[in-house]
Amino acid sequence: MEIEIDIDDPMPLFTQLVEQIKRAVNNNLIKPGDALPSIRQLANDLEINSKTVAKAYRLLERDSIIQAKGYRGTFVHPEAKANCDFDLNHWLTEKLTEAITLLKKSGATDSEIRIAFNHVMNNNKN
Amino acid sequence: MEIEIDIDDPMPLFTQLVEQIKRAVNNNLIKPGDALPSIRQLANDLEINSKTVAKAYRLLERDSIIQAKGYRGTFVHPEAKANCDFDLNHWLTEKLTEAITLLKKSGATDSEIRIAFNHVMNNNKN
DNA sequence: ATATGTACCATTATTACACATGGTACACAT
DNA sequence: ATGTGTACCATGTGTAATAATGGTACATAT
Repeated sequence: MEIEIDIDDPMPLFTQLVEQIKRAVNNNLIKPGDALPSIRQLANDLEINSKTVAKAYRLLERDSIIQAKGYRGTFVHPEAKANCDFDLNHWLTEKLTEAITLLKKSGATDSEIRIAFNHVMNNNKN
Repeated sequence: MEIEIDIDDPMPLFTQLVEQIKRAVNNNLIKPGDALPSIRQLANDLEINSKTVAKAYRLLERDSIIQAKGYRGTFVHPEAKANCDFDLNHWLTEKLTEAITLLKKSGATDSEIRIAFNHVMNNNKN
């Protein structure tokens, strides 16, 4: 599995990582049970910060593409390929489009919608 | 009708204007059909920019609290008092809370929700 | 000892937006 | 001419969030 990072790419580094690992799963370059390089190892190879790699791994694990097994390392999730089909961001966009379309029909300004949105996001913080 | 603006108040100037005019309607200080000071006039009295006053008037007209009649000036809307009861911002907050609660249940990060939100808001721009 | 994932603390640069400001101009009717 | 609402152009300032960086520390098991 070869991973390449393009610093000039406007896409965030952690997103590039997520995308490439997902692609590798889809193309059978890595299969369920295969071990992934450790966070520090991969960060060292790509010459980027380990926190950036950790962020990508965290997202991939949440989506059940990979599985972190503590000190034993990280592995491809048994149902990784099936879970790759579900694009959370696409789903988020769909749901938000529905909601925002409704709000705009009421005559709400973009500013008002943004402000109300930020208000909700900030108040639900523990 | 007396309107006062507090520059030290963190609340935006145009919001202060909207709130005070709504309050004046609710307290019967101004009644349907009454004329409001012109945008330039009020801006001059309060020593603020006319665009700020225009923004407040625009929002009030959208919510049918006032009615702009072109060269004749601006007047209190016939059903101003009833329309004061409906708080658009409160309604926006409710709807967005529903939507965001659903998204968070899916495990989406605050960052991901914000990014998807901005994506939707920017794509609907003409 | 070494290496694993993970959880905190923090700073920096960039980006985007809200807010308010100023100027200019138009169509309209008194 | 004057004043009405309205629509563009534009700028500056402050705030807030993302993205990425760095350091430190912990429990785990080899």
